[in-house]
Amino acid sequence: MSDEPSKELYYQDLYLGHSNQQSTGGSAMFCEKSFSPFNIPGPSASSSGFDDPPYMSFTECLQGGLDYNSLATSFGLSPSSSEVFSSVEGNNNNYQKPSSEGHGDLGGGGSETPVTQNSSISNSSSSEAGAEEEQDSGKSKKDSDEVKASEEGSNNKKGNKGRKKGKKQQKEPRFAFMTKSEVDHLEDGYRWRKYGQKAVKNSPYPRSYYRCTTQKCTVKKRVERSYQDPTTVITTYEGQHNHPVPTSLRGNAAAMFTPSSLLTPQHTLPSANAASHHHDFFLHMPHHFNTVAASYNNLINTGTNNASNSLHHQLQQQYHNNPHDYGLLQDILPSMFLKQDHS
DNA sequence: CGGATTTGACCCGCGC
DNA sequence: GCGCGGGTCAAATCCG
Repeated sequence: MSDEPSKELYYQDLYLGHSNQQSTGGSAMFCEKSFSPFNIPGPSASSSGFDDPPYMSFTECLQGGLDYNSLATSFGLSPSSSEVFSSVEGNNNNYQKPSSEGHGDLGGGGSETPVTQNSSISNSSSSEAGAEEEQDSGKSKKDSDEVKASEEGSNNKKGNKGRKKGKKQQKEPRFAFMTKSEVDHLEDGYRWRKYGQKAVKNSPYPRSYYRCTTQKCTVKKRVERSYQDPTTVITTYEGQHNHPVPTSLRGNAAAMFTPSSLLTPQHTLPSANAASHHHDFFLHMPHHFNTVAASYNNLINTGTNNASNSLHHQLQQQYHNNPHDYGLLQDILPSMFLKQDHS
């Protein structure tokens, strides 16, 4: 059963939903641009006012905001294709709340979700109130904490963790996806600091909480392993990066897609597992989706305009034995490069 | 020694 | 009101 996992493209089922507690009714969509990594025709989850927006990369989504519904749709998740649950504020008819967990429960999707090759993106654009407020609240949470502490004298050792009282936090848009991976924390191009870990109810696997280490960046991410399918890792991003992707990070997953590595694959990559197998890396792409996008951003930023061609070429070669995978990859990559053409 | 991780305590929202 | 579970904090610890 566990043999040749490399044959699968590791998207899993996906659900889209909002974890917001209350809809303010305001349709202050988080982003003005809709994410269109692929050109997917068909029913769009976001039939709202987004027409022909510029393409944006996955990372941009995280950075600059995006219409998560569009994103989901763009991922090839037609509502009919298994586990797509999408909802918009005040329109959650499609949103099936995953049994108990607020996000990414494998069981979600209604009874025995067969693990197929479907993308797995969970979107909870619980934003509404707007990202800015949120980002502030993230920070002000602590600020108010300190203020409060200083005001009240902060006697309790930990008692004054001044969380926002009576105020709903957690308004950041969320974006979750499931991937098959042996490692919990997937390199995605950003640097994260773990700030907590909790046991997950009904699951032997803990959930880890990470925060982007970049100053003033309030993006968080949760990583947990599905208890139903221990090979599946559920990653949930919350918030948007307000900074560029760190180019050279330790594991330098990002570097894997830098022009140099793309153009000269024979130059070995420092990264251990992925480096040894480009094939593996690409197959694990969903794991590194952020990385791909991040690196793609690097391509753009560095102005390497023919990197895309090279990449396509390489991919074709890499995947000529595996048309299916390549096809899926094509779905992912090309439109990312469209933007490059654009600029 | 500085930064990252671990881990127990605390806060908060929610359901009963 | 209470208990539970999720999320966060921060001191302690680990590690390069």
